[in-house]
Amino acid sequence: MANLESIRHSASHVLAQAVLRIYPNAKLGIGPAIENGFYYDFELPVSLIPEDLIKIESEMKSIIKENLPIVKETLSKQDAMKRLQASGQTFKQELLSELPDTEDITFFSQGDFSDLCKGPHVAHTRDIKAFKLQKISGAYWRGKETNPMLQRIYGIAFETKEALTAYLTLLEEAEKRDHRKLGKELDLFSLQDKAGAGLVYWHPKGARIRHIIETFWKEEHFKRDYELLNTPHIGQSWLWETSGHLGFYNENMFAPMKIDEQDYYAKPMNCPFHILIYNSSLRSYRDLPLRWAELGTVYRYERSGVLHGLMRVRGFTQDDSHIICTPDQVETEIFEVIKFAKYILQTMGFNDMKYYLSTRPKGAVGDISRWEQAEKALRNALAMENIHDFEVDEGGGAFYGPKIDIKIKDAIGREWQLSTIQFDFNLPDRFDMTYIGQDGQKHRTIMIHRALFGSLERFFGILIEHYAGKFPFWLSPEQFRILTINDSDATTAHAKSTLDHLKRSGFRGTLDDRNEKLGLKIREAQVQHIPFALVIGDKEAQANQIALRKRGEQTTQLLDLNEVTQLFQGLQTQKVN
RNA sequence: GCCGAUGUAGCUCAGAUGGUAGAGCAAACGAUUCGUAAUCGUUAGGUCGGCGGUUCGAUUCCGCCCAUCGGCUCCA
Repeated sequence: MANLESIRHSASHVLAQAVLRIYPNAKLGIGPAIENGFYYDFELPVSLIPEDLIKIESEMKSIIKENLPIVKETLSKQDAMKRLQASGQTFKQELLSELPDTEDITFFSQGDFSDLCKGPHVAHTRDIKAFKLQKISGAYWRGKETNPMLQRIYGIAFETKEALTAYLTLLEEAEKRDHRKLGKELDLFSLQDKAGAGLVYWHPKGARIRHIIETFWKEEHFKRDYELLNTPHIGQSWLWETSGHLGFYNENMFAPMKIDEQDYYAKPMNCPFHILIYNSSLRSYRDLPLRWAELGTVYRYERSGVLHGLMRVRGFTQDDSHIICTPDQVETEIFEVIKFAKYILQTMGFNDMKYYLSTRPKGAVGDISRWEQAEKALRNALAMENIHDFEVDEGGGAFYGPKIDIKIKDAIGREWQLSTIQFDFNLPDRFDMTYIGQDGQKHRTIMIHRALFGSLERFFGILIEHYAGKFPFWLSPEQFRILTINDSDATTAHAKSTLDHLKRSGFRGTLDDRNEKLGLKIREAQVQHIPFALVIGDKEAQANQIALRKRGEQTTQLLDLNEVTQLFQGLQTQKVN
């Protein structure tokens, strides 16, 4: 049985073969199997347009139909080079020249096509049963901006037609939940293209959800002995020189503004400000740990081409926190943060989490023993929370310290990184953060950066897509809508008193008493994904009841106001739907 | 930033080989008083992303810019 990676890899070869048949002068870049499919990079005399994909795809289909055997050849490096020179494949020559001289060089061929490749591949082209070309894009040769840009063709490939269809359905589903689309439809947020790219405007409904999230976040922090900070949005250049950001983070910072002859920078991070508060008085070991959190809005310059809805923006609010502690407090602090993150994420509706430990990279600051201790603390904290299946990214840590990242899976199985817990061996040194220990001496403080959501904007985007706009009751900006059937005095009075009562009980809702048909009102409530429609007409008014229709359901339930209030109360406090 | 595509009414979109544009929904007004996903009619609404050029005339052709989309790259 051909494995999926071979299928995808072979599909990329078939793609290259098809392109060469159509454009014999094409130069090949690389063509690997990737998640869900494959791509191949080409240098072509013309710019491909989407319609070209159809042509290339049908050429691929005929290659598959020809059922060419895919054969492996082993050549010496010298012979391989000769072959690549003969075919004029300069990019391949470059790849080959970097392979060790001793190695046997393998080529894979099918029919008139032959490619430098280490394999593996399927045996015959007909083993590629289900594929589809997806899109064209530019891609730098070997990912380097100074290199020429090649044209990349992406495709997807699966073992069976069914699997391919299933994947396409998933893509459709993802498109339906796209937060940019839902953000508009549900009037949650906007990006104002004339007022600046990558800057988010939260509309009333989005801002309401954000308020609920923030309130919850703050309350949970207070429960865990955090204190909140508020710090400025701009700071003088010496701060960023001291922190080092002007050196190593400069390209992500907005240009400075001059105020009274001084350069001020919009903050790309909150840490230096928190450190200033820490350093504003002498700290004793008795004061530690300090857990300081801030919903801090930062500004980072992102290149225009990478901006993406709420997921990648230029101004965003981090749910930032710095834990400042002594070395022997580290382990429990991290353990507590992991528990905290887990609780918060689960409450927001994410139950599938994965943990990643990133260790010391090359060129890291701080001595190795500190790193080792820190990594041990991270491992121990994970173990304390009974997390043993975490992945280790060796050398994947930031240069200033190791970290734990938490990724969640959303409702359609996509992974997103949210929480991060990072040691910082850099800033405490640079800002000379100390505390007075039991011995009366100054000691270097430990600083841990930590975010649970990462950025509120991005988290909101993920949340919208996770719920496809159908937010659970406690998060819904409009939890109920009262729909009147007619405008009789009895109906109106009952509707108004119901609204009044529910609002005074702490629920969010509106009254739709427009002169419209019930069908329309129901439809609009459904389209807006309002959790409950409360229908009131003369019958209900007379019986002092409410016909309650739950989002997504076609049936109604007759309840009295008390029962509705209780139902809402339960959903609200349990934070489930 | 780079490659490619796109930008027309609040939204979704149509349209003219250069003679200043249309639909549906939404809106306003009027009629309808209605029982669980769209009642009917009327009206209004646009410097056709921005700036410049060619032209008698540009939303249409050309250039530059801005933004969006798909990638590349980046995420110390």
